[in-house]
Amino acid sequence: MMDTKTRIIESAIEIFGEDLSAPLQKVADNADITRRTLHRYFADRNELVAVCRQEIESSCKKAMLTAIQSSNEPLVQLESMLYAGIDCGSKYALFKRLHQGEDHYHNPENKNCADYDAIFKAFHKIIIQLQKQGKVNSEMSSQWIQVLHRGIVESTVHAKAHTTKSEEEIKKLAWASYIKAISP
Amino acid sequence: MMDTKTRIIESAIEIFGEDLSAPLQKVADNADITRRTLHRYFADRNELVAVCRQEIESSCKKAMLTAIQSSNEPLVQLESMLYAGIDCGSKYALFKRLHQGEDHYHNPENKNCADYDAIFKAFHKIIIQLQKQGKVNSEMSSQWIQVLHRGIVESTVHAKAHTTKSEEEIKKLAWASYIKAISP
DNA sequence: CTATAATTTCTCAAAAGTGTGACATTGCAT
DNA sequence: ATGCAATGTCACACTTTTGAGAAATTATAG
Repeated sequence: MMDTKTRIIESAIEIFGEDLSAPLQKVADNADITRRTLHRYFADRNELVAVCRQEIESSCKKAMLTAIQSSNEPLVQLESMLYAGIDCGSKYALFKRLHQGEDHYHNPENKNCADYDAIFKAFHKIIIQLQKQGKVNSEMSSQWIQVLHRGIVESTVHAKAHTTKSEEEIKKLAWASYIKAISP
Repeated sequence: MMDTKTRIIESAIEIFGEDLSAPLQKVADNADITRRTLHRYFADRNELVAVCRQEIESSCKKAMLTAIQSSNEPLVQLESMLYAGIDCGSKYALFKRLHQGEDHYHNPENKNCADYDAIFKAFHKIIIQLQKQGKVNSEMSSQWIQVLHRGIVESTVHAKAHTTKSEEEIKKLAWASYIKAISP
C-alpha cells in the first residue's frame, strides 16, 4: 500500500484535475481515509493544492527531461516526449493548464516557469531540427505543433480508460497519428 | 450585448467546464452581473447546472447534425464536423464528457443518449466510407479516430484563445493536421 | 503482550457559500 | 420627465465546508 501522504496527493490531483473546488471529503474518500486524517497531513486546502502543484511540476518536468535526454535523434526525442506525456496521465493536462491557463502570470524569475520555458525551448529546437531535415511540415509553427501534441496526449490518456487495446498499442497509434499530422 | 440569461448560461458552462463545484460568485463575475441577479434567473445551483446540460446537449447536437447534413460527400462532412466542434468551443468538451464520463450511465431510452448515439453512428459511417474510398487509414478504428477528433477540436479551442492567428487560419490548420493524421 | 504511532470517531466552532426579502439605482421606451 | 423593467446593494438566515481538539480504536514494531 502506498504511503498515506502520497496517496492523498495522488487522489487530490485526480479530483482537483476535474474540479478544483471539490470538497476535501471527496479527496479523502478517493484516498480511502477520513477527512480528519487528511488534515493531519495538510494544514489546509491551500497547502494541499500547493503540494499537488509541486508534485505535478516536478514529476512532469522530470519525465519530459528524461525523454529529451533519451537520445540525440530529434525524431526519437519527440516520440519519447509524447510517451512521457501519456505516462504522466492526468498530471500532464494540469501541468499545461497551470502554465497556460488564463489566470497564470508567466514569470521567468519563478523556477517553475523557467523550467517550463526550458522544456518548451527544447521542444521548439527539436521541431526546428525536424523541419530542417524535411521530416516535419515547415508551414506549421512549433506553437501549433505544441498545441497538437497536448491534444494527442490528452486524447490518448482519455482513450486508455475506455478501450480494450493494450497501453503499448494505443501509444503507437497515438505516435503514428501525430507524426503523420505534422509531416510535410 | 447578449441576453442576460444566455450570458449566465455561457459563463456557467465555461466555469463549470473546468470546475463543477466553483462558487456561483465566479459564474456571476464571469457574466458581469451580481450573484443576486443570477438567482433571479435560476432558483438554485441545480437548476443552473441542468439548464447548462440541456444547452450543451441541444447546441452541440444541432451543430453536429447541421454539419452532417451539409453535404453528401463524406470528406466534406467530416471537415464540417470538425469545424462545428471547434465552433461549439468549450461546450464540445463537456458534451463528450457528459456522455463518456465514468459516472455517466449510457441509456438508449434517454433521448439525449439516443441522439448522441445517432451522431456517433453517422460519424462511424462517414469514416467507413472514407476508408473504402482509400482516403482514411483502414488500420485505425473509428473509435480511435473519434478520440483523435475530440483531441484536435479541444486543442484548437485552446489555441484560439492563445494565438494571434485568425480563426479561419487556425481551423484550416486543424483540418490539415487532422486529415493527414488519419490518412493511409 | 505491550508500547506507541497512526487512524478513526465524535464533536464543535469558525468560515464560506447559498438563497431571498426589501429597497435603491440605472437604463430605456414612451 | 415619467414609469416600468432590469439590475445592484445590503442585510439576513440557513447550509455546507473547513479545520481542529479529545478520546477511542486499530495497526505495528519490538
